[in-house]
Amino acid sequence: MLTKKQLELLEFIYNRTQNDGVSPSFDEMKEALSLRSKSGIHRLITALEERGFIRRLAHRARAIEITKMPNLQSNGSKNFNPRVIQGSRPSQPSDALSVSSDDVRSLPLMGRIAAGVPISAIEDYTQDIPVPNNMLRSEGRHYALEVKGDSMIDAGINDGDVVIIKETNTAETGDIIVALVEDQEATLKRFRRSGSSIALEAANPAYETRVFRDSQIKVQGKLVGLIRTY
Amino acid sequence: MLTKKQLELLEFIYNRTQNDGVSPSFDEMKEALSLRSKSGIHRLITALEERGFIRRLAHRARAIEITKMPNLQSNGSKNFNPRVIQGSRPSQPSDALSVSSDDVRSLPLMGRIAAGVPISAIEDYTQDIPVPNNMLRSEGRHYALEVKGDSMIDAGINDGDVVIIKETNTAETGDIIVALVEDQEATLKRFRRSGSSIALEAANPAYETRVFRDSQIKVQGKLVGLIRTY
DNA sequence: AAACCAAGAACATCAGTAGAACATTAGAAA
DNA sequence: TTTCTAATGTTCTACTGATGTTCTTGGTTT
Repeated sequence: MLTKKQLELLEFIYNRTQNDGVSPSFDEMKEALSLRSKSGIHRLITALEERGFIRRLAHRARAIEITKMPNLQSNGSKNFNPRVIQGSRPSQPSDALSVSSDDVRSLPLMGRIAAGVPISAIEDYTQDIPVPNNMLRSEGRHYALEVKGDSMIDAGINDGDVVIIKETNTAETGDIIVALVEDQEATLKRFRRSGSSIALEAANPAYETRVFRDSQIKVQGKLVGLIRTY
Repeated sequence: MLTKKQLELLEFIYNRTQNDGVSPSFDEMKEALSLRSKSGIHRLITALEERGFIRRLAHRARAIEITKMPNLQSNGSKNFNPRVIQGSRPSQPSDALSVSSDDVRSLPLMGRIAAGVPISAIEDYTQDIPVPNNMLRSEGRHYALEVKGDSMIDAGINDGDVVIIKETNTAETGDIIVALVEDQEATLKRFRRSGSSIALEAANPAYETRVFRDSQIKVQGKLVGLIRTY
């Protein structure tokens, strides 16, 4: 799964974050692997991300998070599990892998969505949010989006709410979906099919229903849950 | 995940809230990090919020709450928990600010609530539901209720939604609360105080605002979260 | 009104990430 | 063995992010 170099880097990042609380910069990683250039690090990081061992905030400094660790049996200090500050959460890697109880799952919060927001918004991972498992469908992948704007307010979806989306590329009339319009903008609307055309209805009289041809719309996911914090 | 400065600030906020019970102001944080300006703090706070480590109430002073902590084992002064400043007000937290280590907690679902529902409803424990920890306040007990009816529909609270309530017996104008009226009925309404009378407003023009004397109303809890499943 | 405080614009500097381009090496495949 | 490809090592460039600072604006508390 991993090459030697990739493993070496992953272990370094792991130890570094454990000791310092902050993940290393590319420069520091470069030093650790005795390289003269950061480009190599860049590629290794990309590979690790692609393989799902780490997650990153794009373009953010030191924004690396280890999501899983390969089995490194060595690791002499197995039971070294300091929890000095009461309440500091257990480290996610190694032992924490199994932490996820049956009741909860972490979903990636992929940014914001609203009427007219460019598609890029839906690829912008910023953080994870815990979601009770009973809000999710048994099959399929899920993700979360923060709602921006009031276009769905009559459906009880307010500005700032977090919506839980199940990935799918089909929808039925009446579903509230994340639609990709013309490969340009992602928007949260109620789906309605009439013949060969698709209507995207807002739940707010101030917004007009927009009608598209079938080919103009790609369904990105379907609303399955909502979380609001006051 | 975090830069040095961000971590440093987070640790400061953490220790400060532990010792004083209140989160520091921007000026105090500025001093702590030896900066000459608060703007830098503002940006760090924004970054911490974006990454999900703290939660803020916009435009409220000292309204910062830590929602999770990275692993920091160092920190020699673990049991350093003095109350140095004389006259600093008693702080209930101390250990209470258990910075949510777990991602989820089970809350009792105490039945249904609506306009006109008898009080018994709120004592009718039916089941537990898992709730993401970041929806809860750090102090206080919480419980959940299923909303029946459409009296709060303009506040985005629909029939069938589950609301998370923090137990409290005080409220401020604008809060949505669970009110016990005349020891008879429990109802979810927006609280408004005017002089010595209390108004309970529905968020639906079809329902009238009801006004009571102070003594007729007991606040049972305050709305802090909402969960909806489609 | 006065004191306090958060939000944020504007500007400057340095740290850090993204990638293109090209060379080299270790294996895997033929 | 020879060939082909993925993994690496290196250099350089471009651009964005992170941070420090000063000031202004507007909200909150007393």
